[in-house]
Amino acid sequence: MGGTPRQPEPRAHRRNARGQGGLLATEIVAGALAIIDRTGSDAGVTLRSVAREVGIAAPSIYPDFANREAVILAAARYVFDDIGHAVEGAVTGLEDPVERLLAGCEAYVDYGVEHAARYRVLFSRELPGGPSGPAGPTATVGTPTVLLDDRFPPAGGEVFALLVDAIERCADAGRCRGDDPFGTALGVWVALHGMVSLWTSLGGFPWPDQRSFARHLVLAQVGIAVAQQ
Amino acid sequence: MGGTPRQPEPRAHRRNARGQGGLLATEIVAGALAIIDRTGSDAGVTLRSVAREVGIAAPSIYPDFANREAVILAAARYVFDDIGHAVEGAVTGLEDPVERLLAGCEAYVDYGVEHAARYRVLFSRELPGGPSGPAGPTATVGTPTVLLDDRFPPAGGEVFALLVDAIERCADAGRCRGDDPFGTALGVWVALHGMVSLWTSLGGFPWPDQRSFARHLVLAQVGIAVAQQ
DNA sequence: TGTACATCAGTGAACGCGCGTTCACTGATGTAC
DNA sequence: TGTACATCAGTGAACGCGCGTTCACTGATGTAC
Repeated sequence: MGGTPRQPEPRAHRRNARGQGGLLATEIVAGALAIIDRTGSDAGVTLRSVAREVGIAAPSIYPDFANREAVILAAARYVFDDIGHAVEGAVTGLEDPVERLLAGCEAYVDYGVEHAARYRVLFSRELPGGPSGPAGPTATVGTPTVLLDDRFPPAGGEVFALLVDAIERCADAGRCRGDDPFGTALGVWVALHGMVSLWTSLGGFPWPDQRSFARHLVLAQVGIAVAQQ
Repeated sequence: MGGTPRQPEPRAHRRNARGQGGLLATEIVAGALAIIDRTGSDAGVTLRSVAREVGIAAPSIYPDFANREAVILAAARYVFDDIGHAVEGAVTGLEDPVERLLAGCEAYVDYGVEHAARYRVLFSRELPGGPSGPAGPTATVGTPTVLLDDRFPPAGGEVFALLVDAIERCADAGRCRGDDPFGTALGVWVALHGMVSLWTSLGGFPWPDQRSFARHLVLAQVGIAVAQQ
């Protein structure tokens, strides 16, 4: 809320050691995320605002990122990974497959609601690919190699794979149908995503309890796969 | 500096008749929507770009709208109304309550997928209120009276009311449970919204058939209400 | 009837600002000889 | 060993641009007298 100081920021950034220049890419993404968190959207993420956040001069971004969009894409990529880690963390150690599925889904919703601005950025633009979408040369421009590798897993692919896996475990245990885990996972993902998106867009809405509503959505989507046929 | 300076756009706008100055508000909203449709987001909606689109001078926007955000909010309001009309049109004349429900939901999804950019704008920011959220003085600033009335129905309220009504009709006909039509409608809306949002964000995804997937989502959400209890 | 005036719808020029991007540059550090 | 040089990490000034916003203004049209 405190406005931008009119005088140029004192440089907060300490020069990275020789050979470690790429570390700046990580700090740039972190700066972009900080701005998104603070302002609630990516509208305020500019090369200059990110540079101020990190404590560097704006042109220093260019060796790592081709432009503003590349910075935001890298931030989105980071958030996808972050969600994946949150879901994996919530799921590890759980034996019962249905509990595992529900815990993972709750963690997904928790992340989205808690980091509403970050989450919204993920789906505010056309993303390259998708869980099974085409990767390839069009995927990214100027992505920092410190965060991304060359094959560029399509956006959200890992998280979705976790979901498919959880549903397959349920099917293997005879707890739900197993003929179309991909389709079932799609229904679950769509419902959970819709919940997070509406939840954080309509603040004044009389929402029910977050956890039980998320469980309801998941069970409904998995249930129809059981009931149908 | 011998180059020809950028010529101002020729004014395309014909002066409105005396007493009809408010008509410009409608044209301004239409201009904003045209930019959203053409560019795929509201990032390019500026007072100057809208003025160019309409064929007026930028300061002419001020009598009708306080600022850029007010223009975009009015556009969002228009889109909510537009969706409502599309759903109503798809539903009128249908007698069977389940067919009615499904037709309305399909129309909602159709609109969202077909007008992806407009739809995305609706949920890219915190919206005032919601179906039952608080209306009131904070609702809007500088909204054109030609489009909005004073009581400012909260965003999406009418569309959601249509959905609740359709579910109540199903319940009245004994086609689904009737103890919590609001909660059931919430599940359906969340799922459909998630579908539209992901559908249009992940272009490369191997999506199933749009119509049948939408039906699956609706039936799953209504079905769990039937199965549970 | 004419005419002066008020009102309305909208304009054009100007302002200061933050932006992306370019360019030549600095200063530290590793390395070849 | 010293030293010249290459490389690396990043800077600072400058550019042209579109932006929101303000201000005084224009010209058409309705209206009172």
